[in-house]
Amino acid sequence: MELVGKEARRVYKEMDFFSSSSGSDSSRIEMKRESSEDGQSNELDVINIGLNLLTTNMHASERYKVDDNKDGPTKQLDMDKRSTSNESIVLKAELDRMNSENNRLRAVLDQVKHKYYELQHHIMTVVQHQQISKAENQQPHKIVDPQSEARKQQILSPKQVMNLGRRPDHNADSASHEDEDDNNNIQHLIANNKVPRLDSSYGNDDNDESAAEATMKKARVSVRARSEAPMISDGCQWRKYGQKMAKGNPCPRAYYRCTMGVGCPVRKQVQRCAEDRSILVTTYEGKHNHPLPPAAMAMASTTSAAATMLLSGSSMSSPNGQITPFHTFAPSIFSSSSSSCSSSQMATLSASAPFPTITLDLTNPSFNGKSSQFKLPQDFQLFQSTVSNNGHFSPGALPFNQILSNQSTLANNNGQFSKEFMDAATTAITTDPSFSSALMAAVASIMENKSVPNINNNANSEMARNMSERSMLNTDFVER
DNA sequence: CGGTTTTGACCCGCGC
DNA sequence: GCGCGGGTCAAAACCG
Repeated sequence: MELVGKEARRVYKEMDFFSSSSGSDSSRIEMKRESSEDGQSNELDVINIGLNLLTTNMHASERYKVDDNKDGPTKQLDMDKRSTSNESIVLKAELDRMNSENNRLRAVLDQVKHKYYELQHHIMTVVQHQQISKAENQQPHKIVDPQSEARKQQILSPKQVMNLGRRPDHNADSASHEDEDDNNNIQHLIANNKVPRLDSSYGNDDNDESAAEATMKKARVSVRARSEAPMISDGCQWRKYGQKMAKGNPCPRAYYRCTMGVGCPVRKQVQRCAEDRSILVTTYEGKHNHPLPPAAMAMASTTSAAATMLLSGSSMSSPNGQITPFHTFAPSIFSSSSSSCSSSQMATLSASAPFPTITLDLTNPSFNGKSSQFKLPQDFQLFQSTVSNNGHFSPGALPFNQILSNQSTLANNNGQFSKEFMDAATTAITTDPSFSSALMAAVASIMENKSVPNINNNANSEMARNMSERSMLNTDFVER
């Protein structure tokens, strides 16, 4: 929608330039009023205004055509009368046509919007029901004592799950193997539906929503990014409420609370990586209970989607019921161990954190602005060719994905991106104050099996250059 | 003056 | 039960 709006605004600009000579100012004034009333002007209205302008301009050009007659004075008079009559008929017909076209477009837009929200709602419901039925199959009775019940049913407690694959005497030498073990164990657990629920109230149908929220609050999404600034800008407002020295890290950990909404439960921790202090680790927890500005949407959607994915192994399942290992469709996305400062990974599931944590690693060299290679689109391509037909995709509006999903209509016959697409993508990227957020939104969409149109390699590299130029990580940091 | 940051105290869960 | 570590609270300090 946003992209449509931007495109509409661009068309409007062009038409505005064109119409400046024909003197149709009313629509322009209307447009300006619209924009000043609300920063997020209605895209539909923008399109309508654009169409109105187009109509006006067509009328003007028709008038110029008629004025081209250069006959004698009397003949000219007759011609003028006749042409005026013809002109009004033509204009009326044209106006009717444009109006009906306008209405039709409006209806289509409404329909698309409606279907989008309907689908989004449906998916959320399906995901929730999947989680519920799965847990009910595993745990027919409500667990009174999670730890003892887990032992009885050989279902692992969260801590146990987190400790799986971790040797008691782990040391530096075994780190890489340990990573493999973690990964295998997590995948094994998910494949066997043994990833436990974290809240004891789970399974109570009356309390699904609160249970989901409580679960969501436990899940964490960690973002690793190279930055010299004290905090990455994610579009939200935060208030620091504490700072502690964490064990095993000389750098203090700062605790922030979201202050955009009253009583918003979202919190985040910011800490530098002990091994590489240029890496800033930001860990998000919770779900916003208030509307978010566009700049904050990407990060919020990402963390929410990643947390949902983390807590439901179901999103990774294929239609035949088998579990697709994460690395099958995004080999560079999933590996394990967030504790190591490996820069070769993009996203990890932590097996050592006290809470289930998914780590999005943006310190990968292929994400470095200096690199000529941009790995993500290839992952999209791989992902698309592997799992695009399994029917899973995540709800939520992610700007980066909007660009990608609109690509099909903006690419030429060779599958290459048109200038319009690149402009739109560039605009979207530059207007988003947190590019890392958009990037992570894309990552999250991969992890949620989002269907993404195929992307041409040339376009990939072009896009990569565009993105690289704009710095892979957001450098618009908050000064405190 | 109101909002934010700092920082020591406190709480709580977990392992021994 | 005790100690440890992570997380939070809240009073004081700071800042625009």
